[in-house]
Amino acid sequence: MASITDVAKRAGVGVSTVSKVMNNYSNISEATRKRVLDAVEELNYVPNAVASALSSKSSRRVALVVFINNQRQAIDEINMQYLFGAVNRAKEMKLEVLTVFSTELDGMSASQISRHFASLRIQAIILYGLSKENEEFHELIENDAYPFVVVDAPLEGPRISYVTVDHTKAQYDMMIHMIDEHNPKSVLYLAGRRNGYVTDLRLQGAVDACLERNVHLNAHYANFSETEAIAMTHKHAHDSNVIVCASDLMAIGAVSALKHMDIFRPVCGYDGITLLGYINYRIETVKQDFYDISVNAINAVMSLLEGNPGEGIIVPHRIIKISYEDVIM
Amino acid sequence: MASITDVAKRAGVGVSTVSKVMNNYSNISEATRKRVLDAVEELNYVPNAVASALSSKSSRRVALVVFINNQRQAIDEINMQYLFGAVNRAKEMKLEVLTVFSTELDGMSASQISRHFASLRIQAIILYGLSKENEEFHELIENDAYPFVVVDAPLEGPRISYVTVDHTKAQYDMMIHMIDEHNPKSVLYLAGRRNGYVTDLRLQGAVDACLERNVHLNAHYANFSETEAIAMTHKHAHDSNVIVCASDLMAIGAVSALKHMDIFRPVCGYDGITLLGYINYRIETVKQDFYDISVNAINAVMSLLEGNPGEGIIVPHRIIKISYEDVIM
DNA sequence: CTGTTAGCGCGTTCAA
DNA sequence: TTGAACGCGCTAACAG
Repeated sequence: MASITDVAKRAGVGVSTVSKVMNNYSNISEATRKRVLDAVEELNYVPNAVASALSSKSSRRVALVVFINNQRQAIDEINMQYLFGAVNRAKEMKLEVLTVFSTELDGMSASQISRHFASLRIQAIILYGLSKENEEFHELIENDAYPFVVVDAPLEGPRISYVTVDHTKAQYDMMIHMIDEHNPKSVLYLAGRRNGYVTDLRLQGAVDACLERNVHLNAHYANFSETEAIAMTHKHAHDSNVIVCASDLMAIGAVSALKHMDIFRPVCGYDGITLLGYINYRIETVKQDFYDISVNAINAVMSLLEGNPGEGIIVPHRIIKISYEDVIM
Repeated sequence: MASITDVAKRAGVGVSTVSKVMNNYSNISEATRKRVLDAVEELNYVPNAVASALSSKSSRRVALVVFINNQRQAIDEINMQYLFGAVNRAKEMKLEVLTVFSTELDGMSASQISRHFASLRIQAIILYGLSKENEEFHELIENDAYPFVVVDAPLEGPRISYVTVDHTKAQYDMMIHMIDEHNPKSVLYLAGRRNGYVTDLRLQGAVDACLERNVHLNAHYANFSETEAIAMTHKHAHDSNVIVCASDLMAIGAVSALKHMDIFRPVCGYDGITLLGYINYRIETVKQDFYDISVNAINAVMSLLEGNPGEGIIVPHRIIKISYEDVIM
């Protein structure tokens, strides 16, 4: 395995010249540049990223922390799309990505986590699905331990950016759409987890819309859980004309309950996951582009790494219907 | 950020002594060991993994290459479980894991891929979903470019291990089960991709069982595609008493077609994905534990890294029924 | 525009 | 049982 020294010798130049060529420094004559490149070619040289990281003190490594609260999240398409988007974009940006599931970090204190990442020479951290209750990471954020990019939580600061869809607007749009289409007297809203970032934002959108259209809103937390959505639906669907859910999984639960109750109610979800196409029920949803969100998260990391201040990035959403025909393509 | 030198000074010893303590060398007196550990504690020292990798020439980094042939695979739970298992086990083994989706590598030659990983100082590669057609990786395997662990392809050698369920046996078991339960004259078997590793193995199991029970086997490739499974079912279901599929997705397609045709046939799948619980059809499947498979893949990597010869690891499977009630828990 | 040199933090001889 | 010194491969002054 050829090293930079070998290339330097072969090209008859100094190592720093080779380094400059490899890193696209401008002040290199075309002549020597070519000689170096030739030597690189002949020796099949490839820079040692590890050595580079050590020397430059810039590892270009970023951790993707995926919060998993239940087995279900360990299999879902949302996190997969997050990973896919981040990995692909990171490759383009020549960043190295370390995938971390929150379960690995269970039981560690903030400082242990910090040291863990320090040991790995992580330069920035992206948080997917951070909840308000996670004290360790909030402590790290407080301490400005790393540059952070948070997905779906409006945390902003000098070294912290966020990327999210406008959940309030999205839920508002969805709710208005349902109200205008079905003209309900009362709508059952199944919210997420009490005091959760996106839960609150979406709930706000639901409230706004119902206030504006003057329809009664019956809102309950169902913890993003299919099971709880089933229970809530059994309990409240009779008194509601429409069911609006803060996640597709809850919507699926609601539909399941409705079928069991043998009554019909218009239902809508939130997220736009493939699974929605399988349940054989007319249902619309807020489509989030998780891949794109993650691409933006990587972009935000790059920006932070370049010394720019944190910013908030809003990714567009759409209201769509997912059908089986779409899904099987 | 304290370095090994700081610790050495603080403890009043040489750096190499610190190094030895950190790496659990035996020839260190308890006294100095303790002094070092105290210094480590006081300074909050954490070893620099990057420097360690450079110095020792052992990065402990392994690449997880996930082959993606269609958008669908980029969202599915199988790959997510693979990643989850690998990441968790790698953490325990103090390995660092680099997630790579095959799409990133598209268009690269074998040597480019090799150099890419060389640059990243990857020491071993795990392949998920390798197909026989992938020339680049087969070339790398031929050239013994890296230690490899292949999931679901029976490739074995001095520096290549595999881990898989016994697909032939599993499909055989499933087929026998269906035959004995439903007593079909003729069974429709929807196989995967022509000339694929697992496709051939499973097909063999199906053939063996039908031969043994003396039932007619009508086998067709459906490319692991829901759409093609639908087409095949429309075409052949009328002439068959039972439909056995080499994947759950194809089984779901078959069920969808059957509903559309308004006829009933016993159907079984293969994989054991959650989605199966949503289709409201009595259906059994071969359950693979993808998480466990991946854990074993990491174990196999460790073994290879320690210089042991490649080996084949068989992970157990089960025949189960996935119901909605199981899924929503 | 180019080459020399001094680290980066750690593992690893090899003397002591 | 310990520590000084060298080197891993590269980047970043600095000098020319």
